Amino acid sequence: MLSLTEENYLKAIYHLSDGGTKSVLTNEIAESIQTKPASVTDMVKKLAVKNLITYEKYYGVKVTRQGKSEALSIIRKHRLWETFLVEKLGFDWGQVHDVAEQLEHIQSSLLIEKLDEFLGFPSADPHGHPIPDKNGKFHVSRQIALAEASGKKTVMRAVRNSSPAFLDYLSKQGIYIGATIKILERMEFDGSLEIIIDGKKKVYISKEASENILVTE
Amino acid sequence: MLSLTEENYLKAIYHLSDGGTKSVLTNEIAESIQTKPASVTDMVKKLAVKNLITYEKYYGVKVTRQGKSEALSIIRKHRLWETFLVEKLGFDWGQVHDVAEQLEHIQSSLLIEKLDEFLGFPSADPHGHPIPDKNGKFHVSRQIALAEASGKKTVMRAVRNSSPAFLDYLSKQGIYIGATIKILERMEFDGSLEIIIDGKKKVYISKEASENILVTE
DNA sequence: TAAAAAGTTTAGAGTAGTCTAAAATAATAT
DNA sequence: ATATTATTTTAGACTACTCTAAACTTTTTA
Ligand SMILES: [Mn+2]
Ligand SMILES: [Mn+2]
Ligand SMILES: [Mn+2]
Ligand SMILES: [Mn+2]
Repeated sequence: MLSLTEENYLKAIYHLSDGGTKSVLTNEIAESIQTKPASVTDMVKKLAVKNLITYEKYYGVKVTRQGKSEALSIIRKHRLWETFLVEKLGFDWGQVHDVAEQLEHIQSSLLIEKLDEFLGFPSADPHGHPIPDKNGKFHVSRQIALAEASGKKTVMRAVRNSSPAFLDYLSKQGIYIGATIKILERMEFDGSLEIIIDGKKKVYISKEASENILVTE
Repeated sequence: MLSLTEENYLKAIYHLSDGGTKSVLTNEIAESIQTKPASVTDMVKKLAVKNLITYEKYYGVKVTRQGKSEALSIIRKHRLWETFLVEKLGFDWGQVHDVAEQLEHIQSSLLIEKLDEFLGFPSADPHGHPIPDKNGKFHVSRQIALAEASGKKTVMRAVRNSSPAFLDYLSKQGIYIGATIKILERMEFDGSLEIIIDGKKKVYISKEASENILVTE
């Protein structure tokens, strides 16, 4: 069984590795986990002994099959809890992450199975991020950034950045997961967009915002 | 803010002190928390510095007003989570304690307020144990052990012992919280009882069982 | 291709919590 | 009252995790 700290390192490494594809450097981990490189080196050795990652001195780490499976189980818990907080307890989508950071470490497979069922086996969390199933598989529809979308009607599916500030901004603009978004005009000057939400509300959003909104066409 | 370990010690001390009335000895704490007396001595000093208990060398500890309030907040969380697990997720009443031991340490007052509301502000957990309100107050009806009850009709309110084994035994006998229990006969020989549940089901229970069933008359 | 810069690891130390063994104190029995 | 026993505390050590500072390796620059 992994300690809370080991779980946090492994999850961070998994995310930085883009789902286990890229290898990850010591400083990136330190940065992402708010700790010092020296501490990372220590922990990385521990995780390597447990076969969750492979570690090559000075060249970073790679997530193993076993590590991927453990990481996905933590991510699954995190996203199920976020869904619970929003759907059942009425939290705002910008309030849930920090609480889920704690809840994801509760150890009880029965709890997670029952929670999943209670929530109706959701396939995405409140930010549109996919929830892996019990076996670590997720089925995701092809999503693209609104910035790359054509002028066709699209549906908002997820956020790429889930900072409270951005989520608040979206809420204020009336943009939410499931909303229909059509691009009316793309400004050549700065890449900002004029869009229409649900065929009703016209708003202007910056290029940066449009890069963090994921849609399906 | 208290560490998880500090919270566990404080809660154990509070329970051993009968709600802050009696003073508690080092060995009792060690026993209850499954640790060694030497470790208890260390921790007890830390809690005393934080004004949660008073500590007199060789004579044990007493819970302070502040300690009582902290302990009640942990107990409140524990019992709300147990209620959630049974009422919403369909856990069995004997399965919830260990998971609640973990959940009680999640730090978020918003979460607890929302959970309380989601559950409909319950006044007792699945074992009939009272849930203190936000201010640490509980309103309890006068309960007595079934062993001390007269032949009048009583209502099952709580268990005194909540070990999975006892809870399982009760479930098998058809005894549950809210059930009507009437004593038909008390055996002089061993103090065992013949009772009738909800006016329908006759069962025999031992004296020991009857001492762990709390009822109101 | 050698020097400088950037990144990483090692060494040594600190905190929180735990333990064993020995010393100290309190309670009990003669 | 004194000796024995039970309880508690202290001393010293160990694990998990963290840090700073110094040493080392890799990458970049000139
Ligand atoms: Mn999150
Ligand atoms: Mn976490
Ligand atoms: Mn419990
Ligand atoms: Mn606990």
